[in-house]
Amino acid sequence: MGRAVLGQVVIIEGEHNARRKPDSLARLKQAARKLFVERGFDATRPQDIAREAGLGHGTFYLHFADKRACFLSFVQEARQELDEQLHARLVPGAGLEQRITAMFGTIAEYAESHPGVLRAAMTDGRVIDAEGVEAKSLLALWGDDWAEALRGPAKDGGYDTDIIGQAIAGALCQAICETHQSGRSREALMKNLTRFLTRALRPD
Amino acid sequence: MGRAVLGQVVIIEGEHNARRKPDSLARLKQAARKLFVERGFDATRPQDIAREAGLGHGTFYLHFADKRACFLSFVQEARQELDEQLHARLVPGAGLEQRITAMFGTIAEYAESHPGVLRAAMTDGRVIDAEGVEAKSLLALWGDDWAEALRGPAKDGGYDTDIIGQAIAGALCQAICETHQSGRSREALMKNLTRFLTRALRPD
Amino acid sequence: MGRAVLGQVVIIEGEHNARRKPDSLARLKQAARKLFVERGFDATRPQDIAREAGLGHGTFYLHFADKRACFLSFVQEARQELDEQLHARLVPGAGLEQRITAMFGTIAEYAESHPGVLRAAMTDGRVIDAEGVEAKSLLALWGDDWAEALRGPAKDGGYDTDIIGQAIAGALCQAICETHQSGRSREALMKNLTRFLTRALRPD
Amino acid sequence: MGRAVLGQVVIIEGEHNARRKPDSLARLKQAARKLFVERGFDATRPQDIAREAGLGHGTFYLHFADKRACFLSFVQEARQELDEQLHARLVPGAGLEQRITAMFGTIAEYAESHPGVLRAAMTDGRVIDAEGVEAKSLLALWGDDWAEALRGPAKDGGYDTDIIGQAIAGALCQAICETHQSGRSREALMKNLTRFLTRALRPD
DNA sequence: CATGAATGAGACTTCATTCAT
DNA sequence: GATGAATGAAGTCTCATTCAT
Repeated sequence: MGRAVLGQVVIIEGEHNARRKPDSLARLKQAARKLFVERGFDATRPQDIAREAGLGHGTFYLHFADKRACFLSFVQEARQELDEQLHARLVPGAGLEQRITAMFGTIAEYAESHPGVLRAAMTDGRVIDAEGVEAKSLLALWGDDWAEALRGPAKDGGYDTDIIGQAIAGALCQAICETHQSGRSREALMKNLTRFLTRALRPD
Repeated sequence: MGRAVLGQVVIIEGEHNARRKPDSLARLKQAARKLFVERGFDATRPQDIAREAGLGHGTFYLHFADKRACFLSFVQEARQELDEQLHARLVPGAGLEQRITAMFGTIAEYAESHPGVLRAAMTDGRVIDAEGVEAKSLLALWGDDWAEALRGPAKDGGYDTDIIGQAIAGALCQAICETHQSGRSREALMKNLTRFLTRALRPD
Repeated sequence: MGRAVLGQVVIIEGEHNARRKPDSLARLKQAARKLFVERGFDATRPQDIAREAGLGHGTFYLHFADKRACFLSFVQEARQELDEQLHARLVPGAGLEQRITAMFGTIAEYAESHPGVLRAAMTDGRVIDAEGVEAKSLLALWGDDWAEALRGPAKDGGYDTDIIGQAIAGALCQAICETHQSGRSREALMKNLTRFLTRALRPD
Repeated sequence: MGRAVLGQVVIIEGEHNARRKPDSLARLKQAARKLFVERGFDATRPQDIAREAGLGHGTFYLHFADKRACFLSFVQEARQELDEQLHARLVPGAGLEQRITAMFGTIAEYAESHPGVLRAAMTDGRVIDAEGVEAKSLLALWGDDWAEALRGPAKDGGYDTDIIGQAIAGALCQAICETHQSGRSREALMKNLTRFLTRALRPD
């Protein structure tokens, strides 16, 4: 036929087409996490995320309204992951020291397996404020968690739990992040911090 | 003729020396601090700083090589201010609790009189890395200070001072910054943190 | 169900292949040439080139790393065009006068059909130096070509061919460019220059 | 004395004060020439010229209306210098070869003692066009001079002197400028060019 | 005359986002 | 859904020029 000259016949495999990208969203999220962690919010372009994911840049906007939404998604996911790990390890009737040890283990583990995520998620929080969402940084939210944890079961040691909750969150975040960079072992980290917190929180 | 006079006596006033604008650099620094604190590094344009200082945008570049240099200057100045206040209050022969109390008072005071400066100076540190300068964030440097302080006089309580130094810095920064926003009194803040740290650091 | 179909036949039109804009690079190059010729390197802004090409300014940077790269591309293209025309006309076994005549014809023709390109490409060469590329101006390179041409077949008339090569290139460029502006005919130009060179180069 | 605290007594030498700047214009011109030659028009800032001259930048505008005026002054001065040297050497009744030799010697001498001036003055001519002044480049004007020289005394060899005048100017400029850079001796340069032109211009 | 701090138009370039295919 | 060429607002920084001293 005449169109044999001008046209080509291409057979597209069913698999190829129907299921080749089962997960472009997932790949974008993973790429976003990697880059936000490595470079921070401002130095990461949607285009970079898409390329890292092996997708065209336009695809980014099929899955996220904009760059901020993508970052928010990253932060929330990180928070949720951590929360889940924390709750999974929570032993209801435990004493204070045990609770602290458990939380630590979880957090340190997380920090180790996702290096930099904590810091990234925590420090860039301000970016999101524009729309009124996420006014509190992830770190502050986490401080609230600690405050809550302190209020509950054990005596609160006479502390204002809001203040001490933030202090603990700050202490952990900073110690974990910096320690990770300086190559100290997780065991040393945990031993020191556990001891530190245990002493600080036990009743006189 | 007049020009036959070969020598002239000129009295230069001590004050003197033509100064059209008393302090454009000082005004820029002040404006920069205000905006970096309010908006962070990325959301502050050199132009905004200049306008805030009541100057043309070109003037900015008369005093700073670029935006990063301006931020660096801001951070260093904040750090130096705090350092000076800390050293002024340092009582050599004091016990641990007294030392902690003194450091706290100073820091809390500083945080109160310069709201947001601490956080701003601390979180945006990464920005500067490009040229290899300021690889450590201000917060990390401050953690090193605490580590040093712990090593010295008192027993270090069996801690790895590097780890605990970072923890303390993180605790203070986070507690102070968040507390400031939530409207808690400085007294409560100080009382709680002092107690917290004192307990954590005292020997068993 | 429909999706059970594993193979699809897709006819791709010969023309096809999604081409929103047939040739934005080509249009940019053409626009750049026009403006560099009319205004020179410094007076031409990337934005102007893009507008001349009917494109947004961002598009410019899709095709050139920066303004200098664009200029370099223009110069190289002009040089290549001329080279190709020169080589196409080269008659291997010809005598000196014939060779000169052939080169002239080509150059004069080129200068006439691309008015100003020669001069522009030649005089702004310095701009590019920054990166060490293109240290020699186009005119100087062309002088080298002439030197080479003189060395080969005919006697070199006892000349230092490097010097005389540059002299010829300069003579042609200047005569052609100025003559073009003063409205003299190409025939007159060619007749005069050929005679001039032929006399200068023939053996005593 | 009391005023020793607040004041300083400075003795300004008569020479220092009265005649120290006999010539800020001259110094500016010299500095401008140096920088225009080294960097070209666009890469030279009035500020640079003033600093090179050891003067404040404001002083520049006491002597030149703007940067273009300064460049124009440079070009005109260079041209005039060369003209003067040419006329000083001109021997009225000489034959063609002698005339050529004389002009060359002058030009080559000038180029050697003012390296780069020729090229700079010639290539940046376009800059000035804006006001309608100096539409012709210095090189073209010089080509006119040669045309004039050819028309007069000797036979013009049947040439269109306008064309050949430009060609000679271009040949000389290019050969001199490039040769200077490649470290060839002035003698070789002169010998070659004189021979070249003499042959080209002698009658058959 | 001389100065240099100050100015702001405008240059170059980036990047979040759109949209025709 | 997927793509990537195209866009232009906006950012950083330069530089010719002015003017109070």
